[in-house]
Amino acid sequence: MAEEKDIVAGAPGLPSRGSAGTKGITASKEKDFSEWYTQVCTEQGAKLVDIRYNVQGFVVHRPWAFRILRKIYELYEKEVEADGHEPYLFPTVIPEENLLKEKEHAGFSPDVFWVTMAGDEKLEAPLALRPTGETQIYPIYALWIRSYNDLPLKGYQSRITVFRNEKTTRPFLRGREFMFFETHDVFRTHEDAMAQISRDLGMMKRVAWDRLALPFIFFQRPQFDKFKGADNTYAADTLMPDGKRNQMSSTHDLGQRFANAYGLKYDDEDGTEKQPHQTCFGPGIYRHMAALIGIHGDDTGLILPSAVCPLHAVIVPITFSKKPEDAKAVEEFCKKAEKEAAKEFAVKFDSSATTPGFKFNQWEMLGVPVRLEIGPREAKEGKVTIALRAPKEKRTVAFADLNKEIRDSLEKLDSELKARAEKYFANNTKDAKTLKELKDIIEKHRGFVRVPFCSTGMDGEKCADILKTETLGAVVCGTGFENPEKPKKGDKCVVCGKDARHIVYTAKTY
RNA sequence: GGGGCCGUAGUCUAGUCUGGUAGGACUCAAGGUUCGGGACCUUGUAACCGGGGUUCAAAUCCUCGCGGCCUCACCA
Repeated sequence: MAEEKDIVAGAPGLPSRGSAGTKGITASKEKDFSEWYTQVCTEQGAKLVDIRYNVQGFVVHRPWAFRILRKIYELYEKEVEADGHEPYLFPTVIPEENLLKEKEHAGFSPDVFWVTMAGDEKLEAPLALRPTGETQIYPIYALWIRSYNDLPLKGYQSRITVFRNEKTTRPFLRGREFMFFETHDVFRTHEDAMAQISRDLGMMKRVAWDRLALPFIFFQRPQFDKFKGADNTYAADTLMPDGKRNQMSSTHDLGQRFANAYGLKYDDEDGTEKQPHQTCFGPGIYRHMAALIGIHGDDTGLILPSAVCPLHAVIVPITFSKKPEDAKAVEEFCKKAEKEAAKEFAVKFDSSATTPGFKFNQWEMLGVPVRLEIGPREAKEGKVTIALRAPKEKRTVAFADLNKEIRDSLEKLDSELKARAEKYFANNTKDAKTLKELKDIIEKHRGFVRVPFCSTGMDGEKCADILKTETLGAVVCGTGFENPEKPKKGDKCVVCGKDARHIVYTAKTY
């Protein structure tokens, strides 16, 4: 945590006086999630983004949001590097021929932004602003890989990406430019590739669940809903408060399709030339942010887990102009507390010229876990009043115990967030045996609904389409990757009535 | 890509139907009084998204564009 506190020291650009909207958040998360989400993100709330930048789908990331996003990045960067991935930075543009080489599988070329001019001259061949990395990375990997000794080759990129001509845009959920993270791995065998996919799941567990308190299910997507360029797609899905699925990450078993298209091959130890197997893993940094905002937040604003909050604690002084001698003592004690807490935590002494009540609301809106209140009483008695964002509670502790108390408070907040999120997730995962039951649940509660289903192979697509039409939008998310639920004898597909081969999860989706 | 709503100061908004002086609140700035859960008073700064059209006259009507919200569809 030592480096974290340095990042925040000084903290230029942190919100100060009156920088949260004047009215605060007026929408109810429970009753009107869309409006609540918009308010939290913008001027009335935590000012995470400025959507007034005048290009659709491109937003300005303000300091509080950018600091959180950087921390999410850091968590994943540490994980993948510990897993043997090396960082790369590939160019911003991709030549048309690279992009189109695999278009029948990848199929995203209609969504990319094209550069056609340089100055006032037309380019000979258009350049695409990079959407995802496959088509730029694999041709280079093909040059780097000569023998089995070069494998596995594991790399990753953390960067902004630009693509998808989204008609509907929302901060952190749907944008034309967004925070991107992708690993691209090459292995000798399919077993090696599958082992990587399990490790990718492990990383999701350690970051999304352990650190961010975001529950998810790791699905194997149905064949009809996989990434077209992959043999199989696996994805971590969480549930937003409106009951819609938020896909937080995807991992693709790319098989040998891209190896084939881009000429990746290696000489194996037996001297024969072979085609490698590939995987890629993409935790959606933006989608994580949306999940943090939506799942943990309340009608007061954000609630951030300690792992990603730019500040662990804020110190609010309480002084009275009629007693200047007290004010001085309070300020000194605040500085002392700041110095002490800074040994272990990211802490800020908020000495700005507003009232304590304003600061309380301000920092709660921004989701800071711990607030230390220091007034004449505390200064006199050598104590600190410590208030927790969630569960909401306040108590006064001895200065000597300060850091231990903060540590305990952060732990308590993190486990509270996990308990809340887990409860919501469980309460909104239901079972249905018939299409009518499914429709009822989707209509009233949304969330995940488990149903018996005929097939997650291509032959199940027709039923999935009907299911989607009947439920006004629910999709088949797939089957659990770990311990998939098995249909009981006699379970029939909710759509066609044939014997169910799988229990699948369904949900409406972002 | 479809449908609906919308764009007035930094923010939220009145005014638009029925064309004629753009009004309020908050923020911000200054001064003063305050300060243990969004303090108050006084004064001040600050706006009709852009282009074209109709008209004596456009925030208001027409049109094109840009942007936003909701919703459906789409979706590595």
